[in-house]
Amino acid sequence: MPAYWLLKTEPGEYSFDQLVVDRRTVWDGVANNLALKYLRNMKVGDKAFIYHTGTERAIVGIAEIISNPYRDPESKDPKRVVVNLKPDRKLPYPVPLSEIKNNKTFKDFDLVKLSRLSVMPVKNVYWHIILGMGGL
DNA sequence: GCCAACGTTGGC
DNA sequence: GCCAACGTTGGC
Repeated sequence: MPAYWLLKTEPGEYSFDQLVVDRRTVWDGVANNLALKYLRNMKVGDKAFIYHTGTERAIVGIAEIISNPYRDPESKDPKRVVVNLKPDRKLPYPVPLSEIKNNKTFKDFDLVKLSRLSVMPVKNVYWHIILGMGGL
């Protein structure tokens, strides 16, 4: 069974739309230890929400993990790992952080509790509620 | 632009 | 190994 994740990105740096254009990308730049730990637990076939930080602050789309984690070839630090992604689909309606914060169902969601974490697991139940909120 | 919440660095 | 100082992230 695939696992579910959430990946944050500053859309001015790299957006979900850019992933759609690129067809696939290497998700690099993760330095935080907890985020790296989660990255190392990803497997081919897992799904991830793409969340835009900055002024957007919304979950905008779904990506699929298409490689297992591997050492970042661009980094000298052996702890750094990356995965390859491809776009799955865009959410018909982006799900804003404000809606997630306003819903107490999500009170234990890392997106709310650990605002600086850039890679996090998403519980099965959260995943499906967010899909519904996003129009899927 | 501010600042809370973290993470990192470096002196001791 | 502690912790003060500093840097960064990201929401507001």
